[in-house]
Amino acid sequence: MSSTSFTDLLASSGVDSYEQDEDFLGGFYPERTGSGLPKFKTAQPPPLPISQPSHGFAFSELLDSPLLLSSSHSLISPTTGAFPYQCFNGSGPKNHSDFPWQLQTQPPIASSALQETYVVQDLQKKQEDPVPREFAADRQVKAPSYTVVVSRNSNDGYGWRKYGQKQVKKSENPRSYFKCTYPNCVSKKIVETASDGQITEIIYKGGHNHPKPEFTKRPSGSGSSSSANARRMFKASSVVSETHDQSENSSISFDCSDLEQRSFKSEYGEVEEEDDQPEIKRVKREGE
DNA sequence: AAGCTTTGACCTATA
DNA sequence: TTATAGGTCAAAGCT
Repeated sequence: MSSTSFTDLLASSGVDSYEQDEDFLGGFYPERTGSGLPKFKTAQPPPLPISQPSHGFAFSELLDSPLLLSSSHSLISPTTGAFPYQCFNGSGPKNHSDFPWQLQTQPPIASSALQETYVVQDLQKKQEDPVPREFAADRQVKAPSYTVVVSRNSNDGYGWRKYGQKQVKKSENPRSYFKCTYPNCVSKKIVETASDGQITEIIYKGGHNHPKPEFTKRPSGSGSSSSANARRMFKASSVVSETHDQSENSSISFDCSDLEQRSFKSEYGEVEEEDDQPEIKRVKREGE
């Protein structure tokens, strides 16, 4: 198992599809300083429930364990920009170069330390990046954002309302701008989608100041528009799952929704049945 | 009827 | 100061 790649671990752990990637990045942040923080650029980094993971467990275990939650939250610390690789010590990769995906982080510099921005980017896109990897850090210092290749899955269980779309010059793909539909939530995300519908990049700005809506697990609804939205999101995630298989070497998914949600529970002692996993498995089967 | 997406216009930051 | 790019607004139509 020690020779198993990170991708294999992920693939075997059944965490590749459906909704999960965004949560730990743009997920719920229990506290926010300031009042309202209308501008994400001035938003403080979310006080992630970081507890340094213990050493010496496999990442596959991590994926199946509630530890993943806090660990995944500590994958990237918007506060410190640190990536606690030590959580993979033992049977896991020793350093990030062992991963088939790139993680780019930067310590928040003075001017951007308060910015809360995350970028989930397609590895393929990174491979096309003309900037040599060894210079990426320098570039990242200028770009006040955290870049991590996670997956193209854009369904995170939160309610997003699209408020704009723009063709930006620096990318050939159009960007869609989304706001969280939760009242008073300033969380936003920018999704860059390729012509074939694949999400090539997701940028998160601001964190959620609320837990994830329930409908992701139980579209129980009452026919409300939120459930309709849930259907849309689920449908979109299914599409992503299909495209995911077409280029599996360029996409890695974290089961982050679960993580993030459990994090909320652990953080707030919320008791909630975890019936979302069957849903995940079901979607995964669709992609098989 | 509420809430969503679409899309052109507008605003703002930056070089 | 101006041009450009990126982000947001808001009306219209759709679900």
